[in-house]
Amino acid sequence: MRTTERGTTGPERGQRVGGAQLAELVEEMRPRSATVQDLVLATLREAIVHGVIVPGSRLRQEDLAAIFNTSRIPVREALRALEYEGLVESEPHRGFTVTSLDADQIEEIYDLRIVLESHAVRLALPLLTDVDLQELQDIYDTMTAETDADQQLALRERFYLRLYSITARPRLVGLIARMRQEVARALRWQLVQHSPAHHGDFFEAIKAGDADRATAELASHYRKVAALLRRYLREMKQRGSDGT
Amino acid sequence: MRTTERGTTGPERGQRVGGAQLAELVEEMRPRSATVQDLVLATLREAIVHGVIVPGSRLRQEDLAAIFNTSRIPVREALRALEYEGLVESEPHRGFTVTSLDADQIEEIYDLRIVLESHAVRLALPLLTDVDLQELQDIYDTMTAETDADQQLALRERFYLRLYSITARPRLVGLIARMRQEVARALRWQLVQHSPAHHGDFFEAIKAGDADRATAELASHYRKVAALLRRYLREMKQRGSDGT
DNA sequence: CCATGCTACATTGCATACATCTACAATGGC
DNA sequence: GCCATTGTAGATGTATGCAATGTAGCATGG
Repeated sequence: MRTTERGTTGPERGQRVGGAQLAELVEEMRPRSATVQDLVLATLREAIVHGVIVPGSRLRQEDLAAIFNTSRIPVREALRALEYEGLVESEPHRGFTVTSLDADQIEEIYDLRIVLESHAVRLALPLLTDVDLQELQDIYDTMTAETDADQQLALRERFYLRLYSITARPRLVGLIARMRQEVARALRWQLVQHSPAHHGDFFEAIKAGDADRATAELASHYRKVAALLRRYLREMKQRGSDGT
Repeated sequence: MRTTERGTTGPERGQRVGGAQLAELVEEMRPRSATVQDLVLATLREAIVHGVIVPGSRLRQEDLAAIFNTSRIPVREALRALEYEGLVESEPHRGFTVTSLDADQIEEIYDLRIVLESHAVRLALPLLTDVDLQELQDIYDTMTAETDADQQLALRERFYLRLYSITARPRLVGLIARMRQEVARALRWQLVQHSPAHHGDFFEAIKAGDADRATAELASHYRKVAALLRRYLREMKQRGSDGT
């Protein structure tokens, strides 16, 4: 018997996933999914990014199949997809686990984000139309007015991805989206509202058409956030609680 | 071996895949694969990159299962993995097809390669040890001595990925590898030995520790190759033969 | 003659069942 | 008492069969 449940269900390192909060998510994603594995994929992605499933969790196919009320086949494929997104990892015959982020990976991801997003900014700026700017402004205004931290973060993603999409480069935008998604988990630990001022400065530079200032702003901000996250990670590690 | 032709099998746009040349590949990959889907994945990847399966081909699960002498399940998962690598695409209930590269995508990929690989060069240079340099030199020498075009291309890949690996950044190296793989198909059309001089100049800059010169060399070379490929694509398109 | 709806087929998506592998623990030898 | 070995349980990997969906062809009506 391995059934770890009962009493000790604290978010521990090798825990099984509980269907508690997952069940809600499933119903929320259902209408948007064409096929079952899409549902599983979307739900698990959301659950991991939002921290409903903690890093280190073993994802057993049969458990998940039970939660989603389906068989293991769609689950397997969804897990495989998540593996390629970097949210889970697997070894043959040993199954899947949710990946953890250590300081080195935070460093690498933010470094990549600076490179990729700066590039996207430089490509997007000359292509920006007035209509684009108005749309960005709308999103930005909605974001600053929003009080719920989660909603705000979602709007921030929409703002930046919208901007980058103007480049009309699907691969570039896709890579950026993946990197942002990977660290989104970490961002929820704390400092969700780290420095609202930054985004304002960045947007001002964009509106002024000043690529140098925009990318400089972006880089310095990301370096700050990465440093914060690294320090947070170090603290967690010392406490032995080994967070994501 | 490379055996490209076969009189009758005109590589047509929506063709089914023939097990003819695939069979060889399968046996070649078998020893290295732990599980069946690894075998399918590795073989199909090799086949697509080497042009054994032409772009636009429909990849029917049952056909592939027959070729690999297995069931559709491992095939499905391998195809899903290839989709995330960008080599095939799929729509629900409609199946998988090998992706094609048009001029815009060539442009985007080479642009990304310049950004990512330049970044990698700048990160790697300060970390280069004498041992690293010796290893690179060995690969380089083997490469220049090699006469077979396919082997030469493989060694080139090894040389560059080796260099980039020194950065100790798995995501960065992975992205670069993916981008290189995507265009590897195109490179085999022609100009496999486009400009051997470039790699020599690049390596000299590396050995001199001159990051600016190395990245400049790299960028100018990639822009040239991208332009060549785009022109080639345009010609193919005019002929209606619509290559990759 | 062309457009439209229907029927039959081909192919994918999913479920169930079997085979294989890994991990763990009890047992025996040293 | 400690270590290697082997047996067993649990989980993953694969095979087969059924259901759902998309596509092609033909008949029918305008």
